[in-house]
Amino acid sequence: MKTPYHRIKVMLATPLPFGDGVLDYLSDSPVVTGQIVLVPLGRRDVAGLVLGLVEEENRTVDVKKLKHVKFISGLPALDSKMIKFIHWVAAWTLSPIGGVLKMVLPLVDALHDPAEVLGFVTAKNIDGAVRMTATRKKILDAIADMTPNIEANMGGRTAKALAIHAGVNVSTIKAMAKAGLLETAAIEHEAMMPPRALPQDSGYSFNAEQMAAATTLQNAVSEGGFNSFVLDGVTGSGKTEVYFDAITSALKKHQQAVILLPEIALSAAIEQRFAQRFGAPPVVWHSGLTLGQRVAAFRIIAAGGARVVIGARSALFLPYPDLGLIVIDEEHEQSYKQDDHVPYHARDMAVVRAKINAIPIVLASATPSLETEANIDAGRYQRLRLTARVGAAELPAIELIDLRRTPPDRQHWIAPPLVAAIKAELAAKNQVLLFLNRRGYAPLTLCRTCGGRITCPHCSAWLVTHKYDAAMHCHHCGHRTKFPDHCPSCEAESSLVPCGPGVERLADEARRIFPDARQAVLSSDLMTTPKSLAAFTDDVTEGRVDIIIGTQMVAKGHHFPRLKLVGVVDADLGLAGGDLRAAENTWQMMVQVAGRAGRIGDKGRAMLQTVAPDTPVFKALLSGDRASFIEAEKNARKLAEMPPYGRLVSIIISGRDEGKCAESAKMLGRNKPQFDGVSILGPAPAPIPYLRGRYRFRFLIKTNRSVDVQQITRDWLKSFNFHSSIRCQVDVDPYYFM
DNA sequence: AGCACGCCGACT
DNA sequence: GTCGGCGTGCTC
Repeated sequence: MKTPYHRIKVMLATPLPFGDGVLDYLSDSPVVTGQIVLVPLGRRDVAGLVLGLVEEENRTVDVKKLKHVKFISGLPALDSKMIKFIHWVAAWTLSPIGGVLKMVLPLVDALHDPAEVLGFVTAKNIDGAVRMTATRKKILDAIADMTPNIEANMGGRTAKALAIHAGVNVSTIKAMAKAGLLETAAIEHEAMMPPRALPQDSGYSFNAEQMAAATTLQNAVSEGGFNSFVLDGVTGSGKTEVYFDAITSALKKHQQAVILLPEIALSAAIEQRFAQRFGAPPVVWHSGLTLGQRVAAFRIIAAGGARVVIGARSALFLPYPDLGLIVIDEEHEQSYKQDDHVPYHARDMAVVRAKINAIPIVLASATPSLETEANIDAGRYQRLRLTARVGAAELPAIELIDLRRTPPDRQHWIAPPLVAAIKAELAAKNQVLLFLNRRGYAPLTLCRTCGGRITCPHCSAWLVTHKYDAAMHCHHCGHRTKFPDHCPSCEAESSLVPCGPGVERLADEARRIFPDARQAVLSSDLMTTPKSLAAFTDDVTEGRVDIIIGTQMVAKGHHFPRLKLVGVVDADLGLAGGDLRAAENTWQMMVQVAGRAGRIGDKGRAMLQTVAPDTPVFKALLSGDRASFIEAEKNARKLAEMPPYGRLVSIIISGRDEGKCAESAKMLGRNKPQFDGVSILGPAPAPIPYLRGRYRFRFLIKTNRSVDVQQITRDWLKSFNFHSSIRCQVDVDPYYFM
């Protein structure tokens, strides 16, 4: 008799470096394409996606080797659009498809059946003699209130939820259960779903521009179909309220919407605004969630119970069953491009997902990226402009401080004109922000005796001195050591001199110059929990702080109504290093940080300290002429055939043995493909030649836009067999030149 | 990629 | 005497 099983193809959610990421399994019941299953691989279980039956001619693997899939419940199958998206991203990023699927199904734990959670319901048979108090009555009312199907007496609620709803103590519930008034019941899925966000029209009175933008977006969402919009509006122009209107339209269609944010730190503020508007908090997705929270969020999202998700870039890949709208807030942020296992740009991949799903996408920014500007020029994106600041606050006036003409004293970094301006603002009881995009106390530490610099043992990088934990940190690999009392190379005692400023040192200086001012420092080292961040924000908004000192963390999303003056301590910082996007990023960062000042009432000031005030980006900031600046940048990139007018792929060959690694890189270099419109630089030591204990060599493939750079890269690397100790990382459209 | 097995160096 | 470094081999 024939064995009643099906032989099926399953795509695994793990980046298998062999084959095409698809393995054969057995199933004893029929399966559906797109179905999510759990499969054994070696001695672990991984998530998998059913692709279909294995055809007769492809049954190459001995059936005795095949293992059985494990079925899971409560998660709908992925649709063909999602599968297409997964394939597309893998092909674009030149990554194993399993790595992409892992971003869609990031938690094996979430695929196991959730443990049954017991809650409470009113007991069916209540002994008439049981004492009924006002408190106990409140609980019974709460149950009636919170249970949709009270007649069926189904779907228990947790003791905690009931206690909160009824405004009584949890112990009351326990006592009631003991007395026989309540009994336990399994909590159903629906009851574990978050409260639903309801479509809600804006309570705001929009100006004509906002109204026009909101209407355009609402129509686009209602009608469906792919469409990309750029919501181009200055800080405080009401972008959020406008795209909330678009979300309303998605909710009306019973579709989901996802909002991506560049920083988790931003989410608290927007969550709050969202809850105010829609009457329910959004489901959030970011790396700060605990495992339990992630599992819960994932199941809710995959089951379609999350109407709106606010998340970090990784939220883009979650399996929303019926996505109706994608919003990318702060579209220009570089952090959307990061190297996880799969290096991808969330904004660009989001546009692809929108295209495949045939839904609109909104890219919001006060300073759209050059890539986005180029897409607007090419007619691919439609710009919606918001020019007026809500509440009539004006953008701050930008001034430059020439550090060559009015330098600060030795070992000081706040120049006299800025000191004077700060003094004036403090005297007027206004808040001041000092911005320095550099964590720690000092970026470099020298030995006075031997002249050596203290470097990381695992990287070619200086160790950054941090005072808050009296340690030296490597900002590349996370290596940490206690601040040494003698020089690690020459053993000289008390010979180490910290050089240059970080925010911590800047805070010291400010404390010395303005001893009476109350200060608060914001950097990712000091502000590690949402709670501490909230405390910081409260202190600032309620006026318990005079001087705010911070890294880029302060530049993002915060609203400081009392802030009048922003001082940028080192505006040149982002321009060093010859990055392709250096000028553009400096523009964005300066506009963003300057925008923190003067948000209500009268105009604020922003003072930028620089040694090169004649640099085009500073001249443009001074005159506020964004259009000319963008035009000049575009022309420079066009001339150099650099992105967005050319294409780049970076290939990094790394290994623990420098010689072997160099040899591998050289071998690869000997087989460089040669085509028209393609130039390949390298192998050369990578910008960080030694990182996390590995030596690194880099190739840079530069092509014009008409060339299929993925094809060329794939073909080149395909023929090459690297030794297992050598790693080869491919980055399509690199942003960080590490 | 994980994860195990397997073989050589410095410590509870 | 063990813990632990990473080389190498396999996963339907």
